[in-house]
Amino acid sequence: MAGPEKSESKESTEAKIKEAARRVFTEKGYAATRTRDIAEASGYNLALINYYFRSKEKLFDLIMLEELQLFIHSIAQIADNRETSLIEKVELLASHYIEMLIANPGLPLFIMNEINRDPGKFVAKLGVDKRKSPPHIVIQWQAYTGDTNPANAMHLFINLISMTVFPFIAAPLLRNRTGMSTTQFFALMEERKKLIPMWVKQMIEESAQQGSTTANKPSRKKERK
Amino acid sequence: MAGPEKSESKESTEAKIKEAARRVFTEKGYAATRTRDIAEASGYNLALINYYFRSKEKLFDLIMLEELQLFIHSIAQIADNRETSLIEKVELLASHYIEMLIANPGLPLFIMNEINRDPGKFVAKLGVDKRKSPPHIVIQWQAYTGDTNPANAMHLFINLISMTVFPFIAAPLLRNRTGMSTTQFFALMEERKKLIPMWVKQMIEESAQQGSTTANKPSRKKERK
DNA sequence: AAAAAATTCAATCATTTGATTAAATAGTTT
DNA sequence: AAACTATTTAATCAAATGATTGAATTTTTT
Repeated sequence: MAGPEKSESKESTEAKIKEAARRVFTEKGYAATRTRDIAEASGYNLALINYYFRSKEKLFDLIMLEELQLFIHSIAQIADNRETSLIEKVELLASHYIEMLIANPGLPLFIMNEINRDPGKFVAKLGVDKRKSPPHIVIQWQAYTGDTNPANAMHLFINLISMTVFPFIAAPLLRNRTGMSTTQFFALMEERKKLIPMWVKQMIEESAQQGSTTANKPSRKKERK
Repeated sequence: MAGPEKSESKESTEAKIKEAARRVFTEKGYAATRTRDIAEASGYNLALINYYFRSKEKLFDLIMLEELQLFIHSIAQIADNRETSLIEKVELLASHYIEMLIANPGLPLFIMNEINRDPGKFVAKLGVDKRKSPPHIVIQWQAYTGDTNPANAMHLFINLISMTVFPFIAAPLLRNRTGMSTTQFFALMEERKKLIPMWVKQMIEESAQQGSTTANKPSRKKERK
């Protein structure tokens, strides 16, 4: 028997299977993952995954929920904090989120993919969020720029998340086209912790100037052609 | 254009199956797609897909190659054009690419996902591109900003693509969190055709000022706060 | 230590799924 | 029309895969 290494506590096996499942699921997605892959990755017998978790799908849902939490909550946490300023939020979002993504590079693609596979399912899981009010960061954003059109705050928020998350989704393609190594890629992402807040601040400044063009405003910015 | 039907010539069936396969594959991905799904979507018998294309994988590779071309080539085409200015490139990239993405909203997630599933495979398919030189847009970028560090041009290019493509990848999540309809989402993306070039220009200007502190700066640029 | 409960595994089942086959049908050529 | 080729289908196969079973082993309780 290929006994890996026991000597852990009694729930060790269950935890190990779950951890192995997390690795395999996040790497290959639900459909491409076979229960046998999980068994092999965990070092335990196939039947164990059905013994501890009732089925492949139950196990997946468990993991998906946790990963979703990690992906969504860490944004919402910061974006909704009433104690921090707008600029602080932007800086925290970029640095904390990139930190988390460097630790879990495959997370965004996994999440986007599985949400796309069955949107309704995880909508429900996420605390249905019958929109009370927009996140605090959007309120602050609108107040700061003086732009009453909510779509514009939305655009800027989308930009922040896009610039932060997308590189991790496109990493394989990006690395291929540029010949970048994984290490180089991570270094580039590290740089963005400081760069992204800078870019976003520029956008906010610019937006603040334009958002108030209907009113009186010192236009010290140049016209574009 | 994009004539999906060639009237009723003899290759009609083959074309229809391929088109159905494209729909199913791009929606569900390779692993989650059953050949029976394709048969059903095309309205033909299961055996036909093996009659016209040798196997599920052959059919997939065929489609994947075309989608890759659509996704990559349309960028490269514009980014490498020696006739257009830097600003023109940015404007063309945003508008043409968003246009294409509105017509194929599922494309980015599909591409990223399948590249991630087997990076080596499609790397090869893409014309191995033993990097002669960086795309023309990057050259222009560096020249304009006077920034000799190639990583910085890379950052800005990443930002451009991120802001353009990511919203389409995150659309299901975004629509869920904001309660946006598909129509509203597309309208928001339409807006970005003009907004993204504006934001990118701001970044370039800013970068030009910072990057040129050590060198003499050629042309016009704007003063900032 | 004996009994009971929890854990683990090899073997097996039932269904799904990619692929093939052999026959039927439609289309073309002679 | 007969002969021939291309297209299409129903039926079936073989492998893969999620799940179960019953026995063996280990751990806990008495």
